Amino acid sequence: MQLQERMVVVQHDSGSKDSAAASKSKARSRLSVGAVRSEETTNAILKAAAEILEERGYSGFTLDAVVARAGSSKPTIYRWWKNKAALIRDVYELSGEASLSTPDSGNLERDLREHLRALWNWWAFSRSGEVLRSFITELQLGPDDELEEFRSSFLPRRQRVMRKILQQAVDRGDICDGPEIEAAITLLTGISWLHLLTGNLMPKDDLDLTISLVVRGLLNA
Amino acid sequence: MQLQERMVVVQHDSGSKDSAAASKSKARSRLSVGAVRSEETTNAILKAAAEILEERGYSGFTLDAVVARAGSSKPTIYRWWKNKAALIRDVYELSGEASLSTPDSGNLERDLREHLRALWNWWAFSRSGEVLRSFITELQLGPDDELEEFRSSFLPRRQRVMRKILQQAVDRGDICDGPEIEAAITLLTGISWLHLLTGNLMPKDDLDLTISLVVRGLLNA
Amino acid sequence: MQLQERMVVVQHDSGSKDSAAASKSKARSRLSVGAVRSEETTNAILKAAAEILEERGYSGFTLDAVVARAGSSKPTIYRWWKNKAALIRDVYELSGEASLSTPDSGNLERDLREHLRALWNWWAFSRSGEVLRSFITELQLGPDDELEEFRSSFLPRRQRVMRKILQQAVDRGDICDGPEIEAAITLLTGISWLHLLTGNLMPKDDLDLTISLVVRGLLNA
Amino acid sequence: MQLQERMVVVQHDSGSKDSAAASKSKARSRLSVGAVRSEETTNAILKAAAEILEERGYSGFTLDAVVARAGSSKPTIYRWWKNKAALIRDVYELSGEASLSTPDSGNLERDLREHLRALWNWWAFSRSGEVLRSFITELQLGPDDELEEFRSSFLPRRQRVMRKILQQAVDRGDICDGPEIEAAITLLTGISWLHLLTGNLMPKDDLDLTISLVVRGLLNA
DNA sequence: ATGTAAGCGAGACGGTACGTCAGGTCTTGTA
DNA sequence: TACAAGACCTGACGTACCGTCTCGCTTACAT
Repeated sequence: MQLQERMVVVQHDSGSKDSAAASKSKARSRLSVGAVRSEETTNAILKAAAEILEERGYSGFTLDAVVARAGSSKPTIYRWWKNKAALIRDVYELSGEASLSTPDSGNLERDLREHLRALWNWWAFSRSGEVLRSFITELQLGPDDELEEFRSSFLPRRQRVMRKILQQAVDRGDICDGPEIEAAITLLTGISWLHLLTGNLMPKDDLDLTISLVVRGLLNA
Repeated sequence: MQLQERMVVVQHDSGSKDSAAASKSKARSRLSVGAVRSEETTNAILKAAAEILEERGYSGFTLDAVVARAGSSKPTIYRWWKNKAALIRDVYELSGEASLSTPDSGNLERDLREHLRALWNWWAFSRSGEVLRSFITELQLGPDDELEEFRSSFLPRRQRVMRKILQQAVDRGDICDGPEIEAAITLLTGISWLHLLTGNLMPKDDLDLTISLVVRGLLNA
Repeated sequence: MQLQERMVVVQHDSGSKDSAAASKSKARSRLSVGAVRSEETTNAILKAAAEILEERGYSGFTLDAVVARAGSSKPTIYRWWKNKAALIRDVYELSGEASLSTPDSGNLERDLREHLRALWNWWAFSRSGEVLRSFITELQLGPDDELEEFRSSFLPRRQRVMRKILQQAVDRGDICDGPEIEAAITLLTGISWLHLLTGNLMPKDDLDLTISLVVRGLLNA
Repeated sequence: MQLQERMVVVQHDSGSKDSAAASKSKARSRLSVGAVRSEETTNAILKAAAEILEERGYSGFTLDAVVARAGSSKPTIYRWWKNKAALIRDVYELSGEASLSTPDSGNLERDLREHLRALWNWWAFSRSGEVLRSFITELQLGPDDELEEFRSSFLPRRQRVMRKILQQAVDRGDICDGPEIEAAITLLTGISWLHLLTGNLMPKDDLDLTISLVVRGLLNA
């Protein structure tokens, strides 16, 4: 997770310095460590950001609002996040952590169905879909290299459960391993986005049909 | 098409004024019927908007910039379009009109492949993908009922070619008619969006594979 | 006066365009004049600025406060004034308009005494001294070319009454004309500033003595 | 000198504590006196502050910049100076210490002329005028009681040379002692400020004239 | 010789204001 | 009455600097 990674890095730096100092106690380049990032503040900001995003959606998401609710300040936000997108990203990362379990019923189609249902429900009811929507929207405004990183790092992490489900099917011998796996994941991710971005997370039309179409495609590979 | 429908109305208005003026200017109950929508202005605005969207992308797309390039004015824009999103929408509609032909090779998979390739290329090279991206992004900021209309009216129009291709396959008896058709269309639309929005229109990984996966799913329905 | 000068300029521009259009009706560079500066808004801003400056002094003078009280907006302020200093300057210019009469008792010393007393009292009681203090302070933050303009244009205007008083004495034959006149004006301006900036506008020590010292210097030129 | 006075005070505090501690070590409020103010740090801060003021002027004078250049820290500054103004003040006090000699040519006018020329040149060339300007500016932002102290303590010290020059003239019997002395000093201080604050330290117009005007006023008292 | 209080550098933090930018509405005058 | 010009309010943005705070290291006196 993004935030924790960063905090780990901070702690690691401190640690390495200390040990270096202890092991040699020479060439002390730093006499003082300075104040340290306040975890409390960070959490307050993330919490406030999440709440506002969920309550008011992307268009009501304002740094001033975050600052006001968190009792923090804009410079502090900009010290730790390089822009709004980065903050929204961390909010989404965190909101996903309590996330979804991996179903394992022995049946690929049923597992995928259950997962997608759960995902879409989670998006709809926890309103964390709003957060992801916001993140995607924000990304469109930034430079293209952020998209790059998004594709290579964020997306795969998000697709972990789906990938696991498919791997289970491979392990059972239900489907063959191969690049079709990734194709299916991309397809299902794409359709999820489409519904998310068009505000159609609780569609009347049949999600099941779509899934079985994809599964059939996999089975006959 | 949205814009042309409106223009027809405009032209009709012009016509009635002209004829009234021609009929000898008698029984002058009105001294003037007033000016009429200027087609020239409308086109200048749309052209300027398209150019700016393509040159600078969504984040550089500003009404002031449009106005400056079109030599027009903001009130005029707001007289004819209810907001930025509506203008962008029309820009996209127009940019699509020169659009894609429907392949008909007698082979579903080949047709779909060719269509999607053409579509993504068109998005990438004509930069009209930038326009659609912008439109989608803009939609996220507006109220939900615009999304509703988008789903029911805009999207189906966009999927026309794909639907035609699939209908050809049905007509040939290659696949059965049924709800799977729509499911497939949605899947392919979703994956197209995913690549569009993540700036990955010229992907290295295999689009063909994805298409054949979907087609296999259809064939074995 | 600054503000009115600008408005005159605006009107003058309009006029010249009109006449040019009327005289030739060709090479029409503008088809429309566009909206015109709102005098109401301008006055509201100046009034609000004056009040805030007087009530809270320079350190409490905030553009946000001005905007809030005037019911206006920051962009509007920056459209017409290039920075805070310019706004404060206009406030001071205006506050001075209701200004001081020129005493003419036939006695130079008495006239100067009366004028300086009136000036310092006006500064102290109308709190427009606060405004001038603010202006001077603000000037210290800006570039040096603003100081240049201040010396050549603002200051002389401010010294008008003093100059008139001395001219009267010259006309009466009490003192000789010559560069000493300007020297005296500068001396009296300097001492006024000194008292203003050190918060000593109602000094216990004798202002009269200072004035008679200067006057004696003039008489024996 | 301000800074040294404070250091004396600090040492005095230590001293009184010391003696208290020595006197029976009862009522032990402190077990140790702890570390002591680092003169090195103090000097580094003052030096850095002076350099920055001279190089970038008041508007470029930032505590962060001072801290960075001095290799010190803001808390240290605030431990020893109650605010920016106090620091600037000390910088000016120090910069003046290498200051001006008192001319004594036997001629009042010539002495004053020489002194003011030297003073303005010193302001202009050593850029310590920049420092005084900054101090005055800073004072305008603070509470009025600082102005009070400024008038009663800072200003008189600054006027020492002028006062000495005038005293010499009194001693020679050239002018009478009396309140006119102070009036003249104030006049010359005021005009110096005026030129300093309007960026006109090397004026083309005649400073000599002004001085002789004042001197004439004194002579004919 | 050691323990304790203070000095100190580093730097995070809340706060306040700045000056800018874009969206969408309103006003004025021209054609 | 449509239009251009453009002024206007709204509201958010990202930045700068202030003065305070917390952290952990170092220093120097007092026992």
